Amino acid sequence: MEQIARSPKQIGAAVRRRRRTLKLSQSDLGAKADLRQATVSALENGKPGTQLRTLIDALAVLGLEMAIRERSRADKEIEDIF
Amino acid sequence: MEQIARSPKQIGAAVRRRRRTLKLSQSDLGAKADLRQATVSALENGKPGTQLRTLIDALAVLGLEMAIRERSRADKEIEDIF
DNA sequence: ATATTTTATGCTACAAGGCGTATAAAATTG
DNA sequence: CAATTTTATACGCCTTGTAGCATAAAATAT
Repeated sequence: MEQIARSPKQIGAAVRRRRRTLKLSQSDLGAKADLRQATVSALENGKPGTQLRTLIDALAVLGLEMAIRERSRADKEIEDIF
Repeated sequence: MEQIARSPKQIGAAVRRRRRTLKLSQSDLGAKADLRQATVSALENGKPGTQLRTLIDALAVLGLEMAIRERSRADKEIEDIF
């Protein structure tokens, strides 16, 4: 499964989904990624101020990676809804 | 073209590459994304503290999107080098 | 080589992140 | 329902991001 993430909320959702698939609590993830449980919570809830470092560390622990690419044509024609 | 980005530096490189393809200066991008030229510079240079908001805003202006997915098998066997 | 454009860096000010710690609220389990 | 686990929030502290503004350094163009 691959999730397109164009907003902090979508990023957070992807992280949460994966964490749950792995049956980890926020504390578990935090321990492995060297982040507080509260920080994991903030990330998953889509706080826009979350730092790249935090995301990268969480992704690594979760066995996830990020890809950056052009938006697909169809996507370009529809404005993101915020 | 799709770039895997597992570190702030790789993220920054993807942003810079795309910006140059579009023949925009950091100031141009900054103006469109509502970011200072200095902030764009920091993002492209891989400052880990850069906020998700900053990345998201830049990607949107550049017509890029982020995808989050499992690391491919081959990738898992090789530790990232930092 | 010189002028112009672009990028990196510095200043101050303010806002916010993430830390430790702790607790309240919510969800899950028995 | 009660006990347990998980998640969201809060306080104080220190660090850091981003803002506006400005300039130095580097790269590109003439």
